[in-house]
Amino acid sequence: MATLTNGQVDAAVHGGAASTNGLVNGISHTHSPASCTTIPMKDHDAIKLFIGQIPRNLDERDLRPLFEEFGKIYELTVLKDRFTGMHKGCAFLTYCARESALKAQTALHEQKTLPGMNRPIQVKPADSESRGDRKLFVGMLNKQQCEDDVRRLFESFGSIEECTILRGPDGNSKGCAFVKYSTHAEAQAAISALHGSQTMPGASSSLVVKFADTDKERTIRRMQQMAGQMGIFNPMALQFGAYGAYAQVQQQAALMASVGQGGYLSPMAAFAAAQMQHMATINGLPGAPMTPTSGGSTPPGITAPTVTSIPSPISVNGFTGLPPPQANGQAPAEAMFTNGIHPYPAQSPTAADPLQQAYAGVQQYAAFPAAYGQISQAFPQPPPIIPQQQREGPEGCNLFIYHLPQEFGDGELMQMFLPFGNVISSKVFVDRATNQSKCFGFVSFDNPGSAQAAIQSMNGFQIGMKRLKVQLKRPKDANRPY
DNA sequence: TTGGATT
Repeated sequence: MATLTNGQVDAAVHGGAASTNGLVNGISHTHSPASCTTIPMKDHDAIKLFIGQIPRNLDERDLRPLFEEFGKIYELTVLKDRFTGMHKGCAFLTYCARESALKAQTALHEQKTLPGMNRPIQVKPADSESRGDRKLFVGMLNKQQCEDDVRRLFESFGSIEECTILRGPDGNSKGCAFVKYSTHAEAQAAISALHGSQTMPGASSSLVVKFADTDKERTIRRMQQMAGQMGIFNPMALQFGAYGAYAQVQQQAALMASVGQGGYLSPMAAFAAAQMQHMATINGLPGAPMTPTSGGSTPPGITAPTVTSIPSPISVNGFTGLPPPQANGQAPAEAMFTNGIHPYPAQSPTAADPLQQAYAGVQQYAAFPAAYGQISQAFPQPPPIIPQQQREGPEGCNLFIYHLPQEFGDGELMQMFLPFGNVISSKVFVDRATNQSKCFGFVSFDNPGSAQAAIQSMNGFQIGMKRLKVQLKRPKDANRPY
């Protein structure tokens, strides 16, 4: 039983207490820790070893002699449980010399079994050594660039062991690559020098150079993809699932949107429905912040006679989930349509008009957030919204939308297109450098009918000074040189 | 101004 407590203190006081430990009898050690006066230096290409199958009663001090015969130890750390501090039966070991690590691995790995263990000791490069902390993911390449082009770009930072362009099934570059250096330091140097350093012709933003995913991250992504295909992680599905009451409101909104004239889905009705849906989700679920663009003036042609009766605590300011900043902290009573969104040409509402129906609907459901307040108490921490993975729908179901308001994010885009069907993904393109929307994006439905309906209604839809352009997304293979 | 991508 090892009774040593603190190696440093012990050694200093007793001058080499390790020899009192029967478990390491017979192994000579050339110096006690206290005699180590020089700060160890390690090789640039030193290998961190994982040591497994260590009896839990052996601490660093007991282990050191066992490994020192292969060379000078730079660092030896027994892994302990983060919370209990309990010895986990394994350790990390780095020798000053790479060669020592290789010798130790050859001599010890599975070669002997330490007292009290049923399996032989493990001595091998730590996971962090073997995999990709020398492997880089490179994004935002020009799709014409080949392996040699990428090599030329990266060769000055170290020796490249591997260089692969990622290609689709048709052999076309996906605009990204993996580059593996012989050392982590070289990879790091390449990141420092090249990440964001330049923008390739035809690339939508500057070069991305980062460490490739670890196996763990890859596994997580795979799981997310699988879950995504089953619709589990769709944020809307989450909302429906967690807040059953939402479903009803959403359905009502969609229904209203569809009861336009003879099944025609007017932009106004669509817009109002989107508003309603949004109302069902405000004050409790995160939404991308949106700054009202026209600070409170009602656009000409839109009269809002019924809006003033909406109770003031309820924010209905368009697609934002946040009330506009107010000096007195109150949401304005005339908030609706005062944020620069001007969805429809001038039109005076009549009783039969979908516009008025929409307004009526808004009033009818304006009380909902109060009810939501109770629900939200049952869910003090709303379930995390897992970032939606981008998913294309089938052919004919994917829309390209241009002239989006700068403030629109994925969520707003989805809100805007929900009335037309089941939105399986929405994506606003963002400039990575500035995090600003590039004012275009994609929406995918699960069927072409919804996509067509959305085009019919939303193409030309005016928001602020701009009109949306809504059309089918170009198929991937369009516009190929050959 | 056409999906920010993965080994």
